[in-house]
Amino acid sequence: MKKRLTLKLIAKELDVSVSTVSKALRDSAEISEDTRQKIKAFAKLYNYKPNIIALSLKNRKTKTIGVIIPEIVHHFFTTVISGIEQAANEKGYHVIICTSNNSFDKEVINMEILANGSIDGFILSVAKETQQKKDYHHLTEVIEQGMPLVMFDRVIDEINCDKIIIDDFLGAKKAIQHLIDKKCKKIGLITTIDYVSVGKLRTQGYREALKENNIPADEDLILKVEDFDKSEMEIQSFLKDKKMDAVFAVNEHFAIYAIKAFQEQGLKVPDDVQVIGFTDGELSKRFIPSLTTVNQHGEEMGAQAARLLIKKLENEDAEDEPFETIIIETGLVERNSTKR
Amino acid sequence: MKKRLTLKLIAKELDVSVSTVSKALRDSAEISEDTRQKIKAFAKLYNYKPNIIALSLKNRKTKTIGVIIPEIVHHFFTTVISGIEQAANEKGYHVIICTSNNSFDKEVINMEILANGSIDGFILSVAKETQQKKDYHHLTEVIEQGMPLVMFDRVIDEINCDKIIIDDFLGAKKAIQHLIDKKCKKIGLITTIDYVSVGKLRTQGYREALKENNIPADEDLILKVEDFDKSEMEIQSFLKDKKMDAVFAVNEHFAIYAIKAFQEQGLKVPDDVQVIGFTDGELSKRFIPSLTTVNQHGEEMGAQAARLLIKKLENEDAEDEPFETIIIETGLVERNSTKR
DNA sequence: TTTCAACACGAAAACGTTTTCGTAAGACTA
DNA sequence: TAGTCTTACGAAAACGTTTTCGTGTTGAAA
Repeated sequence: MKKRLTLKLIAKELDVSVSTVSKALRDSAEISEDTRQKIKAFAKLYNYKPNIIALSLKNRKTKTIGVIIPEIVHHFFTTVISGIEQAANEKGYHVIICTSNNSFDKEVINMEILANGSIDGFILSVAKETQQKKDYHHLTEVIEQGMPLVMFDRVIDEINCDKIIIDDFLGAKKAIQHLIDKKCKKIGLITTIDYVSVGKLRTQGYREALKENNIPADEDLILKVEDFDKSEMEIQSFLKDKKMDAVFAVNEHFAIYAIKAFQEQGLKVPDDVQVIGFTDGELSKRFIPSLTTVNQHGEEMGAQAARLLIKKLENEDAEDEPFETIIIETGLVERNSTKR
Repeated sequence: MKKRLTLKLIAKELDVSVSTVSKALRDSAEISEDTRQKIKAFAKLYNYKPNIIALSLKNRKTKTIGVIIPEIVHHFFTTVISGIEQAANEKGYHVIICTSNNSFDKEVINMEILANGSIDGFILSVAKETQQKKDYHHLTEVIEQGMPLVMFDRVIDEINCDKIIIDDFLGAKKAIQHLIDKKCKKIGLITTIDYVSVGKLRTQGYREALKENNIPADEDLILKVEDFDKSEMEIQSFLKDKKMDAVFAVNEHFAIYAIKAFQEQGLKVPDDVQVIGFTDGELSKRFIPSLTTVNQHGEEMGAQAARLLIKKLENEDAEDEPFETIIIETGLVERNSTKR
């Protein structure tokens, strides 16, 4: 490894002091025009760049954001990261990403490592295991230490910090309203049984939309999938002889299995029956027919998270300000599984 | 921000010198058992963690790997990252990820920032724009500076560094051989026209497999898609009245459009015609029928890249060692678009 | 009693910056 | 001529570590 150019080397080479070099490069008025020119020319010629680590140590800030997500091979999370990166870069920050692999231990370790000076603040979506364990000591520790923390998507109510979430309830409601606007009368729901915050809220949105339109909810049209691995079978048999004109599914996969089942019955999507999914991924875009979905706006979520965090980081008085919870509105992406 | 515990604070508190504290915590024999115990107990009680930035400055290594990829919302790249992270963490490294968004400028800027002390070495897949521009000054600069660089997937032949690539030629050949083993006689190819390194090599693999099996290549069975946006149409009309019993497509999307076209002709996949794609993504897994594909083994690619880089970082003599190019073998993932 | 290890610890330098403060030289004022 | 102000720069501290080297105190050997 060749040694990098430092202030000290420049100083020696030009026979001035380190302080002079530093000041010259930062255009201090203390330095005469002559010397300043000379030093700057030299620095430019040999492509001097200040050492970021030294600056971080000196300034006690790293201009780096730590992001911890449950998994990276996952469309939604990558869109969030993408948003974080853009917003962070705009403000001159960069981003360290760690995955917890949905493991509590790895989440704790990653946070500890990053908290030891590598970053100025956290953006986090907690691991499933953490949700189950309900052990949040690593989160409270970081907060007590005074390091800002923004949680997104999978947030924890008990933890007092800034949060960015989407409105699952409203998202589902909008989807159903859209179907109703398309003259659908019998709208099915395919949801999950245990995904509390997700399935439950989305189901509530479904019911609310029906209610507002004076359509009685028909429990026969609601399927709560018990076993994810057998979801295709469950959906297939559920959809048999049900005579619905639309289905809302709480994720991409259920939506696709529904379409498949309809097609096997000889029904055409969207002509005979329309389908809307939740979570807008690659699958929704490319499936044939492509899927109308509720978009979670991951990028915006990430961008907002980053901006909120940076606001806290750069605003000295921010410590006293109350924590915010920003709700990102969902959007409906119309594609070919619903009528135009 | 509360201030973190430092050696200096411990020293003051316990009325010893900073050096004593440091040595005690590192179990130096210079320190008496008594003081050592006392210091360690204190440190543990107040949860002392050494400041990583200070260590980085002192040791002039950060134990951090910089990764630059063209896009993060992309299944293949996320699998690579996943592999990098795992391998890196095993060796006590962590990972900073930046995306170039396929922009030359952003690639250059990101590299410059990271090279200024934040990281010990690079793992990189270049932006499309960089490939077009053929401007590699940022790569050579980093290398000259003595910072190790490992390129993966989209590598640049002219740059002299370690590389990890997959064997597109062999991957395609294996796919075709698989179809031939399944008694296919008339195998179509859907490829791209301009993707040099990718489409070309895979096409060569196709031809080679046919040749080895003494099947004459029929140019009528080869489609070079001209316009990605109109690929569905092109594929549809190409497949009309072609009477093939199998198709190999150089990516997921072409494969899916092919299946769709066959189905519209009333043909069944895989009973009447079998299909294999390249690049194993979410789409391949979830499409109905699920797609048999050539797997690029992104995780292994990432893991190998990380291991290779770390080897260079930790081996002092490594500078003299010649650069390696590791070829990751592709695998065939059998699913429902081919016969069992 | 002197000499000399061994022991246990502290001072200081180093990593690469920035910034505060001090000061020599010259210019200006009275 | 003496005093004061600029100007232009350097010394040193600081960020938090690690490590080398120096040194005062023991205890034991001579």
